Amino acid sequence: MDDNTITKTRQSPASGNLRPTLKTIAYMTGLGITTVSRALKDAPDIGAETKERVRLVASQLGYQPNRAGVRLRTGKTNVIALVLSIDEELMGFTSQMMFGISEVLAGTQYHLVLTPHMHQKDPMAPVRYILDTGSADGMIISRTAPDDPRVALMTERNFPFATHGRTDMDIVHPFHDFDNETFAFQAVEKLASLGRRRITLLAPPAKLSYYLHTRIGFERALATFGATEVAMGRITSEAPLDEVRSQMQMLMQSADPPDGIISISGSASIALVAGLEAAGRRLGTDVDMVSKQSAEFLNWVRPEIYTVNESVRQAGRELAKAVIARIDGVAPDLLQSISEPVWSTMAPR
Amino acid sequence: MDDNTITKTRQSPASGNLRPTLKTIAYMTGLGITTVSRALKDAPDIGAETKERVRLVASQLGYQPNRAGVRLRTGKTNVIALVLSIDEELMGFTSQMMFGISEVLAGTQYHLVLTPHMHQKDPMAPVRYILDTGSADGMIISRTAPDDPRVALMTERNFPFATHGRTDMDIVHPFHDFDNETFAFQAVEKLASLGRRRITLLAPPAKLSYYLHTRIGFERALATFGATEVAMGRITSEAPLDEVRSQMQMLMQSADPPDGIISISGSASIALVAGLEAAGRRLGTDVDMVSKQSAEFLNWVRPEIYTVNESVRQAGRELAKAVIARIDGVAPDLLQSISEPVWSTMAPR
DNA sequence: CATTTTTACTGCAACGTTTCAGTTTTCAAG
DNA sequence: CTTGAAAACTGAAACGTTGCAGTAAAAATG
Repeated sequence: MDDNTITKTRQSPASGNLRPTLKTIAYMTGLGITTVSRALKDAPDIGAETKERVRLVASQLGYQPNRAGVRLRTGKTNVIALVLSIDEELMGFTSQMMFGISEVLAGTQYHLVLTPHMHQKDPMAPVRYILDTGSADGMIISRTAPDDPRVALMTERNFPFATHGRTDMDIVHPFHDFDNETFAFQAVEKLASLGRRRITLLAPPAKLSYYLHTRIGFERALATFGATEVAMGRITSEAPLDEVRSQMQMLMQSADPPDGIISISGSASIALVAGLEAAGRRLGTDVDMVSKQSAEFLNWVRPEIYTVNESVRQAGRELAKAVIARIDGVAPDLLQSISEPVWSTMAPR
Repeated sequence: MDDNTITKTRQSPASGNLRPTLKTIAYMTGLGITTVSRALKDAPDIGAETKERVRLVASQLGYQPNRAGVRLRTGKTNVIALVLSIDEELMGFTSQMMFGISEVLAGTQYHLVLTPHMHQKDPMAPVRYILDTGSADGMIISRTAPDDPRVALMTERNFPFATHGRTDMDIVHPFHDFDNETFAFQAVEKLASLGRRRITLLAPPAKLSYYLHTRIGFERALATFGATEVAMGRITSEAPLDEVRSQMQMLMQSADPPDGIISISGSASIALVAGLEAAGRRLGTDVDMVSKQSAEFLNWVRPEIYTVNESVRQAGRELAKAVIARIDGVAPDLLQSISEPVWSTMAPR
């Protein structure tokens, strides 16, 4: 019927301004599709001259492999999933981490897919989804718990991942963490050096790993510097800011108020200051405060808050590098890193 | 050679715990792959009983269409791309927007892919990439300019998108914007009501659309309330915070300092306060301040800053709904929305 | 010069989906 | 009882890629 007698693969690809495919290059070079594919991968059984020619044509056409084709054929998605709790700390924490990840992925073939979820709901759901649908080659998770079922599941399924924060499990896995133990220790040390001995700590939610590290550093420092803890009460660093404020106010108005405050969260610190001012106390006079922050804005708040910066952006970079390395088969124990606290130099007054 | 005589499509799918495909369902129901495909799409030429059976088996197996298969065949990516400048405002702005978008996408088949770029570099690059590689079905862009080449390009290529911020072009396109004109007007009004008449404005970068709206509202209000502008100088709301601080300090120490300050950015406001305090002035006494913010933290800063909340999360929701509607063919003029300023009630002291 | 080996290239099939162009069966109409 | 049409289902082909199992020509070996 059809008077076209040339073989299928040598047919001229559809005209128009469609994306070039291997077929296009094959047609233009007079080679087979397979040859082109292998030439672009620098396979050993393709002639040097041919490779050169193929590469030239490919770059002229601006050829880029069709992701769906590759994915369907090989199962490789070229996607890294970032699983986030939708209630993640607001003050730029999440976006900084994203940008850090993006910086690294920009130099690779990987795209970044965001998979947020409510953290009241089952935090396993997005992980299961990604595993079951194979929709990513690797995953980055945050809000790691000491015994984290997500880590167990991904390890069991041999799925590459990296966690923001350590676990307390027997599983060796890639992570990046901030040294909250040292932060807490140094925070107490700082307050002690200012003559403060009655210290309260606004700690993370107890179920998260970094709660433990924070507490350990805090308690070790209390012992070291002969300070005592003034209990913060039921509030964590993730409580609504008005609860943080009123709790702080109550604490300062109690019979036995602290003279030193440590905050693990920059945004909560704002509310803590509001609370102590509401109780008629002043920073630098009645009480001093040390806070961790992931943006720089506390540096501009007066009276002075002593701050330590956690570079979440750097964390993002490390995590991205770790997952990619893991995908490439690097052993998990080589992909663990901890960043040390960096004290801010005060902004000029 | 092969003694297997049943037809190809009726072969038992590979064993093991692989994902079910149409083939799996076809095998289990004894139907053809085509029938299963059409049954799941509720096509008119499939019997009601058959559809029921297919749906049952599919849900039993937890069948989910393979995205790569669909994408390769139909060209539909089921991806929405969020194009961000890597220097986007830090204070939670970006993550809030993402979460808003995610909320909407969670109820759909769409995944969210993040495509950040340096904004010093060609902001067209990521847009071109997405258009050329067809890596998304729709796009959301921010930092819209009055004459934005990205909008022109996407419109020309008939690619669905929504912008955060309006343009000043002849092109009708989906957008969501905050009413910065009304904000600026009301900010002056508020300051005027406090007896302030010498007002300075920390405005957005001049190349962005919302600079214009802000200026228009500001100038209209100056005329209405008989106030005058004290020029802020070369600083914009995106300047490094220490430059914002020192510029504010200079301004307050000049011969002719303002008694009212309007800030378009929450994070810059912190630095503005630091600057005016460095100059020995106090908020509420020498000067009053109105600021827009996209997180709630300014509510906790003392002395009091009058604040307007821009819900970036809501913006994200609107934008996501708009792109999806656009993909579904809804006319662009029906997909434009503007949100009005909401003044914060002061947090209790 | 006949044989083997190496080099360079190649079709075909498959990944999972949807579209096209049927085919078979059932049923109503004449 | 034939014809036609409607209803229900179907295989083949294609999207772009890669792995497999080749083949043909050139070079090395005896």
